[in-house]
Amino acid sequence: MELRLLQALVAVADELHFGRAARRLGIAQPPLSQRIRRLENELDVKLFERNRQGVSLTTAGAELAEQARRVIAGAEHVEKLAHNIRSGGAGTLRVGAVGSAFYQALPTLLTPARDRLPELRLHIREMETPQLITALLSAELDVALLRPPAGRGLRSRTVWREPLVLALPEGHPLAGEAEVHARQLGGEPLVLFPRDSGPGYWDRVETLLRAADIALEPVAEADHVTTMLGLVALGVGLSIVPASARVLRLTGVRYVPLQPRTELPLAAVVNPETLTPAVDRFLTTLPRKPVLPADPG
Amino acid sequence: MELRLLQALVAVADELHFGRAARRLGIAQPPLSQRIRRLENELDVKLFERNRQGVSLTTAGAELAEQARRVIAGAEHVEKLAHNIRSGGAGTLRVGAVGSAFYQALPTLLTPARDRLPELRLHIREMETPQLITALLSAELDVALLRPPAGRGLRSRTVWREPLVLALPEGHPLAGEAEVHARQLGGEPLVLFPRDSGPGYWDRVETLLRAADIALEPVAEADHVTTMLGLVALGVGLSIVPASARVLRLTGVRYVPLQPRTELPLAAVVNPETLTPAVDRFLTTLPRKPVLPADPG
DNA sequence: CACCCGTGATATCGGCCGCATATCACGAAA
DNA sequence: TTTCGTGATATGCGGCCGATATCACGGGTG
Repeated sequence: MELRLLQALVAVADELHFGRAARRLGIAQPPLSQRIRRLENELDVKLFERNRQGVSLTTAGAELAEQARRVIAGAEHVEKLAHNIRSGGAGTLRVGAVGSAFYQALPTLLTPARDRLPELRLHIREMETPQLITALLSAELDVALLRPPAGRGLRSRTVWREPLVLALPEGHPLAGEAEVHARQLGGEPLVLFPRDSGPGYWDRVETLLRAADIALEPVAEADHVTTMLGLVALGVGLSIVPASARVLRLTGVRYVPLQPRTELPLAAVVNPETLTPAVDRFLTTLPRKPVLPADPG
Repeated sequence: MELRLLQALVAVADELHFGRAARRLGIAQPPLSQRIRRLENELDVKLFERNRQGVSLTTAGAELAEQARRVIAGAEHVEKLAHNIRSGGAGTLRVGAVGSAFYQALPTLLTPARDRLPELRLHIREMETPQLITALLSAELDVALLRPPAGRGLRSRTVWREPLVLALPEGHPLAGEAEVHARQLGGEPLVLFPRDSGPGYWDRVETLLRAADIALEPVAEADHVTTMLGLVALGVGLSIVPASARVLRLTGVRYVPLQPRTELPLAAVVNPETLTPAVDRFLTTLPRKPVLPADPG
């Protein structure tokens, strides 16, 4: 089955005149007659009635022309789709993000992309920071959302920021405070995110605690915010988490602002070596200045 | 855009191996490489990553292969559709029928066709008997349902039969009778269907009335059963209609069986000159013996 | 009634495209 | 280092499809 034959069918069906149809197809009339004949032979169906003064469709021809239109439209859609993929409006964008971005940042940040690039499919995967960077470098991901720094030749832009807050069990003496200073954490058992899994987070927590002369000796480490908060609820220890974790309203866990205020940014990171138009257009949908979400109360 | 190029895309996307894909397409490997290259040039999109030991799809390639599959399936559907049209299972069948067939016969008779030939589109038109015959002869219709005889080289089969009944206004002296003999109609004003529009009906009514020595001098003629019954309801006269008209429960109209019992058949008529497989298969869905429907009560 | 114009079909030839054969370049595995 | 297998490249040939020229036919027109 050749597409040109179907185009011939549609052209003649539209014009009901071999000469005009041929002109529309940019060919001479005899080859058009041949195309129709070939199609009729191939399908073993008479498509047109060529009688006294005029061409008319047989019912079979009308039926098949209808379907042929759909096929041709599909083929044209391939070309349009290719153009859109080339210009970044369509296709698939593989986005990776750290777990803590899933609670509030991702839904917020991706909404404009879904609105403005509706044909762009977004594949979202959760990964830890080192894996994100590896995947970016090997072109398995197009964009990563992680806690900076990303480093090593990757291009990065901060799109979100939020303070670190203290998560502590309901019955804890500090749970009633309006805010807690890092100095007050001396001697408290801490549940933290492992350095290897989240260096950006770790560095900021380290800076915060060192300034208050607190040693970084977590009593437990967990590689998901939910797990950390679960341990907090069990009374294993206190934890320091990004403020957006508060949308997880776990029973038995209280959140208290932490002094000195320390912000944990989230950056959109791309590999300049593998930039595609789709990535570019996606990046334009992200905020130019980092967003500081309102407190969930 | 050529279909062969899309087939090449799909084959390589499936096999991820140029040699196997080429074998599947029945061509050698070099021309397949050329097809892919041509497609990549035409769409200006890189479809495959040919690297160390192996071929892999780019995201664009995966996206486009998906759409290409749809286009190819559509093209194959054209061939299947042509085959079905050829064998009569698909396509459009143009059916014409007299008005009085629409109340009960048509819905009943067409149901098996809809069930057994779901891909066959049925175009139903109401026409009067002479127009039906003309349309059959000029191949504007495939099948006609009319009150025989059809005559003149057309092939006809009775598929439905029903008695003629008397329709009369509610207050009429005969309205209460269990049945009325034609002889009782002497002097009654009659509303009949015009001879030119329905010769089959007319002939049977004529036979019925002549046997009872009643003159055929209708006080009014109407070319739709509904109009005739409307005139009956207004008291213009009595009418003789096929029993299936009783499903039209017009206020002010009573129906009474008529003696001597006279049946009005309905025949499926086709033009042997323009027989198509679709017509044949449609005819097989009609009853072999004429159906006599149960009284609607 | 003869002519002529317009229709689509047919005949013939030429160009070109796309296939097959042969070969190459490269990388991995032995 | 050799060898195998991959996909890419080079080249020549065959076939197909298109343009040109022409035909057959029918209807309108002087």
